[in-house]
Amino acid sequence: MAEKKGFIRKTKQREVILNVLRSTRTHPTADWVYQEVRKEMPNVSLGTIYRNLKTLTEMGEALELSYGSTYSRFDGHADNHYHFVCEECGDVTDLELPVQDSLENSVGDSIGAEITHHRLEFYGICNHCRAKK
Amino acid sequence: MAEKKGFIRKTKQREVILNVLRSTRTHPTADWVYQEVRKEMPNVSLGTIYRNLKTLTEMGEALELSYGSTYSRFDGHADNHYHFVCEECGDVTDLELPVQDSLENSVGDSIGAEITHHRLEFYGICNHCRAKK
DNA sequence: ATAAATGCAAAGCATTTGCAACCAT
DNA sequence: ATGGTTGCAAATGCTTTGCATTTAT
Repeated sequence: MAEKKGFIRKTKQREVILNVLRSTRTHPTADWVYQEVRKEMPNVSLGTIYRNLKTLTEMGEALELSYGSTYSRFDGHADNHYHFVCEECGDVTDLELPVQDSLENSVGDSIGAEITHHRLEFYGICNHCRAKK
Repeated sequence: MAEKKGFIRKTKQREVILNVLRSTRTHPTADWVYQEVRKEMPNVSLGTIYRNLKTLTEMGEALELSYGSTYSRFDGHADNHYHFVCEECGDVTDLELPVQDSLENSVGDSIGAEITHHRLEFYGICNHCRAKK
């Protein structure tokens, strides 16, 4: 069940987690973040990582990306942008493609819903994996 | 590890599963499919559902949709189309928006990758959930 | 003071798998 | 015959949670 909190406190842990998230352009898993944060705070627990990743996502400071049924990846750069996902190695790359916010209006109008954001992802084989074959 | 199969056999189970998937425009979970298939084949196992859902996805007969870190949803209509996801109730709706395949070429060219497909999803609050508030 | 946040460890739970029996080709 | 497929159940493994303790405000 979702806890209801009246306010959110600043904590060293969340700060470090956000810094770690922002320090990379890869799209790390919770465990990768955990390993990184541990270098600076050897006692953090995985639970804290998950709780803060969730909080940061709700705060709009991070994005949770889900592909397939394994684990989630997180993105500390929350300004909308599109991704390319390699179906071979699972790598996620940011794309330069301009974001088309106008799409949100037309979709919102057509189904009468309030659109908060959209995601566009491309799937395929990255050139690194193609070279291996 | 992925099993390597020389060929794929036709089975009654897979046929029923695909029919169930195609019978709806909702985007069911593996468990929903399981319950439906059971009505016709009381002895199917959940494992078979999962294995076939995976096989069908690999065959290009179905799509696996992942939102958040809970469970996957499946779509038996594999021709590309876009979705609207309600962040309140989790409902997934098909959109009429025309599919822009041309995007794939420009992305493919810019990052030198081979694009197989793309996905575009809009998130927000559906009007059903908005009315409730 | 007071409630949010943490660490630890124990669940939770969707999905995967090993295996013997079974069945499509 | 051959090896893909199934049902069953046990095992995986990512993520969530309960609880006593710490800590931000």
